[in-house]
Amino acid sequence: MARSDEAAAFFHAVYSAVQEIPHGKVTSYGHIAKLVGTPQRPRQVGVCLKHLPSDPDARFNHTNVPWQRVINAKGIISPRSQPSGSLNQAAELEAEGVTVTTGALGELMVDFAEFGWFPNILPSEAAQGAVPEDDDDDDDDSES
DNA sequence: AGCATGACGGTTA
DNA sequence: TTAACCGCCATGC
Repeated sequence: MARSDEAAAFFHAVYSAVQEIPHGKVTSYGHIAKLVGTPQRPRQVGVCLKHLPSDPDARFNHTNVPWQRVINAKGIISPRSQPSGSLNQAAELEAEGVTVTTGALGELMVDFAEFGWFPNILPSEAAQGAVPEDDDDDDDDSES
């Protein structure tokens, strides 16, 4: 099995997982990594989004994949090479009703307690590991 | 061919 | 408590 295929599968899994993020909610790279079954590679998740195709004809692209709903575990929009990108991401999130606050150093923060989306691992993953204990989840989407 | 980088996260000092 | 280090691996040079 070629690694290329595995890499492609990884990209596919990541994009699919990101699409599961509800409108107006955000999650972290690490959580996506867990969802796809590779909790040790949150970095690669970022790579996937970085290379997310803009081609509207592609199966996954900026239009059908809510890449903006993915931030780092600190609840901050990961600053990348192009500052405009992070600012754009913040704008996109606010457009969905997500409140983004700016720190003293200009870091764009999102309150996980308010907009965080951290569901349990996908059934397919749970079936393999059969986790005996379930971590507490507080997905309280009690807003209309 | 190989080396440096990076949209991260957890662990160690 | 905060700061630094390591792992992970696709992409870019």
